[in-house]
Amino acid sequence: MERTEAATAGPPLQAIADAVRRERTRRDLSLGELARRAGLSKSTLSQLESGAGNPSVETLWALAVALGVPFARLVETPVQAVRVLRSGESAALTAERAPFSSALLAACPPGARRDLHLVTAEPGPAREAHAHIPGTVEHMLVTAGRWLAGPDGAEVELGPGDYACFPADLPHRYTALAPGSAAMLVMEYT
Amino acid sequence: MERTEAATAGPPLQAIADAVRRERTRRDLSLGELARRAGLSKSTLSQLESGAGNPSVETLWALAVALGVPFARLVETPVQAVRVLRSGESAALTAERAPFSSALLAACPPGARRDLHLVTAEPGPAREAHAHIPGTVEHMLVTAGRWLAGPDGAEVELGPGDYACFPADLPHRYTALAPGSAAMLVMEYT
DNA sequence: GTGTGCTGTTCGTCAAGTCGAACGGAGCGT
DNA sequence: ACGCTCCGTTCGACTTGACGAACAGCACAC
Repeated sequence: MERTEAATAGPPLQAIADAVRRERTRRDLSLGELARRAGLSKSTLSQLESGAGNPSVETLWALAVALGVPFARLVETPVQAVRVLRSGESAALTAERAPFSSALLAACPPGARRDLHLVTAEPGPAREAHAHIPGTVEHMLVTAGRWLAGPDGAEVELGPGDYACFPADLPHRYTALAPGSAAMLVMEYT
Repeated sequence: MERTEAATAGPPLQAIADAVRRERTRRDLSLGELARRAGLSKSTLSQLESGAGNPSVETLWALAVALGVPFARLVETPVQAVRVLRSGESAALTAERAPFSSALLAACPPGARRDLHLVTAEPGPAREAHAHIPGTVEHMLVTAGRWLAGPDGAEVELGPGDYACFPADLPHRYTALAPGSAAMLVMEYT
């Protein structure tokens, strides 16, 4: 998820624009009033909300303060679907001095916790997992066997070395497709 | 949390500066190299890391992409022996309804962050890692091959499915003992 | 009708962020 | 001593964001 966000081509200026306008209208504030409270000019805020421009940190911060929302909320990108990194694909991400390579799979979001689990399963009925609390994300790195895992309707098949992460605040499931299937499961919640 | 952040007087430019430099040095990247990857000039990055300036969203975003961290991490204010769990030992820890089992490897300590890395290596010289900042702990789950890893003088040999964690605020090293060795590395720091 | 108060937009001007180049310094092989 | 490469900083020039004012549109009162 983080990687997806970080790997996005450019900063979501339109998303920021929408977020600001959404938070503003939710509070029934006029553009001018918000600009006054944030100590900005109306023109600056107008351009920002129209999606044009590239605000500075100070400008965005002032808006976050005036709106009473955490800074990060203005730069959030919508949660998206399952992300899969096949075994071997990661080499393209980073390269260090041979014979070693390391790739950052997923940086820890601020305020999040990550519990490390080891799961094993034999072929049979899927393990049905309820929806966890909002914001929960699960990371799965397969060590052995084959798995079919993911949110209901968006399961992906994973083999040894494959990595996937997906939102866990929706119903999801795990199915072992081969005997002795094992995986590391990282439960991330905020 | 939100309130505290939002109520802060001004944008923590110095905190941003420190965060960028911290994430950069954590990756052993030079200022120029990071600037190149982010598509920025060295001067811009230099001023940013010195605390002077007020970067635009595009600039900070480019840095977040190049560093592989979520955008929000750049704008926030801010030890023990080796433990090994051999493949298969974990089943004894917890048992759920067959054919499924799950074991909590390591719960996330309060305030800690965990970054997920995927490391691969071929047999050859060991990767020497410097001592990280105090409190750093590394978790390693082998997915393929064989590894010799751990703090200097206390390395352990690990095979597929094996898990180990050890303090990383001391010099430590990783050596691949078999071709195509791979592992998930969880960097935990506070 | 005209006046007032608000909405959000689009101008020109100025300040500030960003860039490229040149700088001094450290490390290393010759 | 050199030459070379990389480090990170400082300089001037260019680009761009932020400001203030004037703008059109709308609603309501008189």
